[in-house]
Amino acid sequence: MTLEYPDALQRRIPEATVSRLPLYLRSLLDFSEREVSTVSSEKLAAATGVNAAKVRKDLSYLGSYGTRGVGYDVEFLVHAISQRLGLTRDRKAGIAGVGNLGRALVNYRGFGERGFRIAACFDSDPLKIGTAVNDMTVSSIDEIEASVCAGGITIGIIATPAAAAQDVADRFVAGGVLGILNFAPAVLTVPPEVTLRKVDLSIELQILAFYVGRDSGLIQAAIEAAK
Amino acid sequence: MTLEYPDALQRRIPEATVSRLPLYLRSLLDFSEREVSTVSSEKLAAATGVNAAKVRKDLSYLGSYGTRGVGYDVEFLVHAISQRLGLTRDRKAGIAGVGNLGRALVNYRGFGERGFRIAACFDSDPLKIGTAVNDMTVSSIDEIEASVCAGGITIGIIATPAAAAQDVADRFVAGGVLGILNFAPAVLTVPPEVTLRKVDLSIELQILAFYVGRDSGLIQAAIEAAK
DNA sequence: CTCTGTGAAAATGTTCACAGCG
DNA sequence: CGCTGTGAACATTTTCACAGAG
Repeated sequence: MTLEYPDALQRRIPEATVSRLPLYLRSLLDFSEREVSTVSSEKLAAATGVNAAKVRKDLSYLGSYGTRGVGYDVEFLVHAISQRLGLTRDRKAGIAGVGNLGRALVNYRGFGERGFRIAACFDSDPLKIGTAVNDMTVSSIDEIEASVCAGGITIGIIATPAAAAQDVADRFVAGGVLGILNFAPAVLTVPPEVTLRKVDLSIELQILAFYVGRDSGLIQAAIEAAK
Repeated sequence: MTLEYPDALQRRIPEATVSRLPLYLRSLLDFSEREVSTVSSEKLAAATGVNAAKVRKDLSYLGSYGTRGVGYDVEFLVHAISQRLGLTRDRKAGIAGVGNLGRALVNYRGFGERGFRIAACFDSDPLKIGTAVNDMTVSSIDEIEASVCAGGITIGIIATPAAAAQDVADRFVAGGVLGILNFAPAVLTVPPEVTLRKVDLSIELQILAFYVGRDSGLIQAAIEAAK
């Protein structure tokens, strides 16, 4: 499925680890701002809500960058993680759909600050096209292909209703994006060379409902059993 | 860590399965709307982007509800999954922070339609307090405890800036919520009886960046190797 | 003596492959 | 026959526990 990486170049980082690196990065940036120069795996664990052994194993995939008896150098780690996540080069993203969610994403501090720049936004609503969002002019959905291609946009963000999502994805792909982040509650099909991730807000709430329901059931059961 | 569930009551459903149930549910609702009465694991797999063996194993945790040679009854499964996710009782949620993201969540079709009702919203900005969002009046953050308690709200959604998130969480907990869904980029502490889930928009983008970066590197390497 | 780095064990999750029901 | 349900094989992830560097 995946091509083999030339082994000398860099060790393969497990998926589970990759998904935690941004978490560590954020905490490390906090430490850095508070002028903390060194952290132990224990401290980083406390700050991120991950356990210490996992932190050490995760960081070990980046290389042996810690000092025994001391911990990790904050600045060094910030750099190493940013590097590995590919946040050092600055990436342009385009966003389709400037409803509430789209606007929330455009204004999201976290995006702009970490090597991402929202360089274009698109909508199908004639009333929105031509208006400004965060000092960007909203373009028509039809212009995605040309705009992505001409503007060197490598990432497409989809924040449209589900019905429009596949069309938008096809346009992003035609324009040549390398990755798509999909917020629409729809299953998309893209060619294998394009990386696709999805975030589904209502699914998260439903998962929460399961655990909430179960736990209150559990408590009921426990009360019952205690009688 | 977790209490043992009385075995007769219901089989324990693995976490990975729970996180896919809402996905199946959505597809099943689509089938239902299109008046499809029966689906095979293969069909459901295609519609959700999960593989068929996984679909069958997941559904088997709910019970043996399929018919061999035929498939699963759509309506029956919809009911069974809704039941297990605890979506049959109607739940009230409160939302703190009515910036762009908060408003996007309030208006999110997916929330209202599946047994959730956003029953209250809160903000700290005096300019927003008293205004209406989706025919709800925005209340002050200070009123969370009382409002949650009096209104029977069981779920708190946090869409505030990171700095306010822990305070809001404490208030939700004091008011008696059973679960919290956190969109703020902050690590929260809540008592163990409160279920906590988080969604971090910028982290998803960073994870995407990793795979995008790696794959374009891969392509480079492949070109190199082919020479 | 502290804290990393890591093998090895345990737990969790995924895929295979096929027996057997309808 | 077609398609579910599920043991058993395989893969990934987490946790443990400790040797050894500083």
